[in-house]
Amino acid sequence: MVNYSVSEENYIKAIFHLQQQAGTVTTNELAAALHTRPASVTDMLKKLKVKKLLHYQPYQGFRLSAEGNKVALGIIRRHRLWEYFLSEKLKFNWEEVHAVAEELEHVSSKKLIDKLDEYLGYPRFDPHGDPIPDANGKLESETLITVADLAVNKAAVVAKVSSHSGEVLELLSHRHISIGSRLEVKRKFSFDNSVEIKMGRQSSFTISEQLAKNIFVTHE
Amino acid sequence: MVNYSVSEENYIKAIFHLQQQAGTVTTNELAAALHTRPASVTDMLKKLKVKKLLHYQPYQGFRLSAEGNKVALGIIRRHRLWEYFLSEKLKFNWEEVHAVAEELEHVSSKKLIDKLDEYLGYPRFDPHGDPIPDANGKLESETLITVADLAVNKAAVVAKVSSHSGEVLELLSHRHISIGSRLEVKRKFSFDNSVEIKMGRQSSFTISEQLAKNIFVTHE
DNA sequence: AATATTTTTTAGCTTTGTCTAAATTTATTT
DNA sequence: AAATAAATTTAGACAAAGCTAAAAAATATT
Repeated sequence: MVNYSVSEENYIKAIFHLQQQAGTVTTNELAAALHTRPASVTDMLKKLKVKKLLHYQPYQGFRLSAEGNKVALGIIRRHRLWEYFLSEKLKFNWEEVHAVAEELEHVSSKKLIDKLDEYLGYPRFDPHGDPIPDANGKLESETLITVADLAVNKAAVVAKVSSHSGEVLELLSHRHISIGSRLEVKRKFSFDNSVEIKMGRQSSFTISEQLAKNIFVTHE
Repeated sequence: MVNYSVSEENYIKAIFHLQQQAGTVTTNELAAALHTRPASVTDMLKKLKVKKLLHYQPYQGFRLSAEGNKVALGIIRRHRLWEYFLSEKLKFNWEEVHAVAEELEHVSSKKLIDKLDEYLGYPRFDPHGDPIPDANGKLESETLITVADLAVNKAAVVAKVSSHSGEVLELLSHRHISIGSRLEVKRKFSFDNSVEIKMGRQSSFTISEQLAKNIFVTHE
């Protein structure tokens, strides 16, 4: 087991997430995601290539190698276990866990993480509904649909939220929407694709298309 | 609240511990403690002085300023709370907690530490028996004596172990001596100052002066 | 197809924290 | 009190990770 610097780990994790979208990642994309400059990204790409974590040809975009993916899943495992711990045990709010987990994830003791996993009871999903890779880096996958795609009058359970930005989480928490919330689509407005939903005994309310596309649910 | 680098924190912590002994610290001492070179120490001393964490005149030795002490106690608080967590909740062994806490202590979120403290039930001592500074940096102090100073036939309880080196911990664990163990001094041999002690129902055994001086106890 | 624009890379500089080797200061011997 | 030894600091280099400005490659536009 090799150890990577905090900086290398942040790059690896960001590439992993970006390549989920399009399969391959560009220099500018990554620079934006990491709030850094394209030139700095190029520098790091060369280092990660030498370490065989990356498939990369200058000017051609890049993606993680098999080994790179394995490293990324290790980091994500640590991140999500800490998020679970912070939320479940220390009673942090939803929107606070991410920033702290971002720091804790770089503590790399394998034994620490495996014991933490055991202590937490081998949770399968973090507080945002994202699956937690197991000790072998295996990731549970589920077919989820967004509220935007949910049929009218269908009930569903919130399983995941795709964006972890403070703004989204603030809005969700204002609406009392969290992982596990049961909701039902009452109406869809084709003008702006906004969606009227109802939760429990509350009166129904409307959410934007943008938000609806960020709330993932499983059919009941 | 300013933030300090991992390296700065390690220097501050090491200086704090070293100055407990003699009041003031030398360049070579600190270099040895940090497994680094005296020249590197001098470089860092200059930086810490600029940040007003250190009283330092070239060639004259140095010690932490009031502010430096405050920072050190914050780091020690984090370290000892994590040690307690690892030992108490994750069931790490005595001798394993230190190395992992060494990494966790640099995660600096104040909220994280205060919530962890609350979750753990505001423990006053870490697994080695060292007091944990409170949220204001206040440190409980007790007057402890070593087994070497304990009178014959006096019973006492192990409260603290001064050295955290693997060798000492290995020896203690072999003897089944841990924080809270009750023991009684049976005899002292003036030839080499070794001490015969008895614990519970076990037959008595002899420990070296060196070890006896590293085991701190409170009178019963 | 030639030009313009965008993206990416290169070149060269900065900071942090480390190192070695040499110089300097302090302490110890004789 | 010199001379020697030990401790400390300075000078100069290096690696990691970032930056700006300029060059080069790929894409888009006319």
